[in-house]
Order: sequence, then structure tokens, then C-alpha cells
Amino acid sequence: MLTNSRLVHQFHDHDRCINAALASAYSLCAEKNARMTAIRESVLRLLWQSHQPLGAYQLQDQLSRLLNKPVAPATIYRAVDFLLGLGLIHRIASLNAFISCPFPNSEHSNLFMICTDCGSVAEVAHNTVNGLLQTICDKANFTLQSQSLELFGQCPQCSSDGEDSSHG
Amino acid sequence: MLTNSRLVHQFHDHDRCINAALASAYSLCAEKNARMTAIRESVLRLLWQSHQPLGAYQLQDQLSRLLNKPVAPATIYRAVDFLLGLGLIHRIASLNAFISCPFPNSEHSNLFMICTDCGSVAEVAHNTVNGLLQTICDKANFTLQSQSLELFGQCPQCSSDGEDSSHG
DNA sequence: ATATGATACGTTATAATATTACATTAATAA
DNA sequence: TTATTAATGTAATATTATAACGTATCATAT
Ligand SMILES: [Zn+2]
Ligand SMILES: [Zn+2]
Ligand SMILES: [Zn+2]
Ligand SMILES: [Zn+2]
Repeated sequence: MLTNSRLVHQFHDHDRCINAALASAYSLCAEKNARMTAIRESVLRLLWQSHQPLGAYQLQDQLSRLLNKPVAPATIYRAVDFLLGLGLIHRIASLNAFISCPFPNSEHSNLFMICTDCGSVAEVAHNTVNGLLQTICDKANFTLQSQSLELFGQCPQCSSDGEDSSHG
Repeated sequence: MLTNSRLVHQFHDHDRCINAALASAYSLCAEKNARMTAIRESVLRLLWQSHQPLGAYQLQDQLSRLLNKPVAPATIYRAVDFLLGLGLIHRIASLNAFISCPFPNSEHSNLFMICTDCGSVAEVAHNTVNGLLQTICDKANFTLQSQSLELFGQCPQCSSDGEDSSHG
């Protein structure tokens, strides 16, 4: 199992997250002969600001502020498509939003734990889950190609915030 | 495990699906003191035309044709919200579409197998999957509230259509 | 039966998300 | 250089979803 759950839900040195992500991104581009342009890197950095997803139009606003000039939706969707293609980010279907991938190198299919209170999203790559889903599909003669697994609830932080604290 | 996979992917008496669904719907409404109005029933029937999901604007077109008068998006979204609330239908986030629920009576959390070729969607309620996800969330101290599990690939029909038939 | 309040619906406008098409520029290859 | 491909600029439009407010219908109590 591979997850960034601890990182997401605890105070941590986020610059390390960013640096690791950028390094991965550049090495992946080198490997696949893909071009990490200024816009694409900016969008990736914006998505790495935090462990929360951003929608296309939030990215538009932020990039436009960053570049100090108007940016069209197409620009965002292009950058996002590029990053999705390399597996550097993921799309959260239920949120119409995009999130940076904490382990873009590994082959994995993704499971997201989405906090409906604070908006944080942790990613989990879990072989047992994936194996089980594969088995289910096999039994149904369904040829599994890809998946979107999104779990909603409260992250550790938000769970404990909402706890009954009368027992102190 | 509970699934309508066989039904969805094989020729079957679909009128039975429809009748069972309508009966469930009415008994659920009775139980919960909810009103199954004409519009709501129409939308439910439209979603039961097949085992494929429909988008809000497809429903709008079809309902408007059915009633022979214009129907506004709000009308559709209201009906859909009502049906979602009763668990009579589900929303497929990755498709922005709605699908009839084959077993609305049972408490279940849903897993969908979506055929990217023919568009059919089968639903699976699987205790082992749900238990496993619950365990994962417990370990991460994540309070699981709900989930959206969507699998993409080829259904049995479409898989065999695409098979290499040279070995015969 | 009639008044009351709650629910559902009609209607219009608008917000939010995503794609298309085509012109222009920049990078790479021949 | 020139040809070719890839990326971006720009404008328009398509698709999905919600908001606001008035009207009609239904349930219930008097
Ligand atoms: Zn971090
Ligand atoms: Zn949280
Ligand atoms: Zn059927
Ligand atoms: Zn269901």
C-alpha cells in the first residue's frame, strides 16, 4: 500500500512535497520526450500549493494573476490534459477538479479520500483493493481498463475537531 | 454480493426490470411519505428505458418530447434530486449522468461497471469491497461517509465482439 | 368548505464547467 | 534555411448545473 495520507493530514514540510514533485515531473518528461513548458509547470505548481484539488477556473484565476494577464480556459485544459497524460495529476470526477499526484512514478490505480470539511484529498494505491476489483470484474467478464474511486468523509483533523470533547 | 451484471449484459425481459422498479418506487414513497408525481415517475421511467445512464439534458429532451411541451432544466434536476434522495437512481460522477438503481430497497454502497463501448452500466454491491474500504479508512483515521466507485472497461458483450476470432 | 402552510412546479436568467476552431508563435528536424 | 510539428493565443460556443421568484397543487386543521 502506498499513501500520502499522513502527509496530507498532518503538518509537514510541504516544500519537500513540491520539490519531489517537480523533480519527478522533469525526469518523467525527459524519459518520455515531453515538454515541460512554463505554463505547464505553473499549473503543476499551482496544484502543488496544497493537498487540495483545484477546479479549472480556479486554476485560470490563479494563473492569470500569476502571469498578470488574462488566461483562457483552453490554456488551462491543455496544461491539465498534458499533466493528466503523464500521470502527474489526477482528475477528481465528483469535484470537477484536479489534484497533484504524490507518487507519479509508480504504476498505480488510485483511490482518493476526500475530506468534505476541509477539502483535503489523500491518495491511496492499494494492491488488495485493486486485486479485489480485478477479481470482481473477471467474474463478471468485464474487461477492466481504468477506475475512479472516490471516498468522502472527514479527515483525521476534521474528525477530531468535531469530536465530543466533554470527556476531558 | 448483489449485482445486476447478468441482466445488464444479456438479453432479458426488461419489462420485469421496469415493473419491479416502479413497484419498489411506489412502496418506498408510501413508506417515506414521499410523493411520486407524474414528472418524477416519467423521469424514473425514462431512466429505466435501458440499463444505460442519461444526462440531465437528455432527460430534458425526452421528457419534453413525451409531454409535448418545453421542460426546463430545473424540472429535471428537481425530479432527479428527489429520486436520488430516495435511492431510486444514482449519479455517475464521471459521466455527469444518472442511472436507475436495480436494488433500491437494500442498504448498499455502490460500485459501477461502465462499458466505454456500449455505455451500459452494471451495479455491484459488494460487502468485501465495502469492508475493505472501511478498514482502509479506519486505519487512516478517515471517517467514511459515502463513496463513488466507478470502473471503466468493456462489458462481456463488447469484450467478445472485439475478440480476435482468428482462432476458430 | 375554507383557510393555512408546505410542497411541487413553471419560468427566466445565469453560473460553472468544458470543448471547438482557427490563427499565430515557438521548437525541432531535415 | 526551410519544412514540420508542437504549443499557445484568441474567440466563440457547448454542456452541465443552480438560483430566484411567482404560481399552482396538495395536505391538514379549523
Ligand atoms: Zn505536502
Ligand atoms: Zn479535513
Ligand atoms: Zn433490464
Ligand atoms: Zn443502487
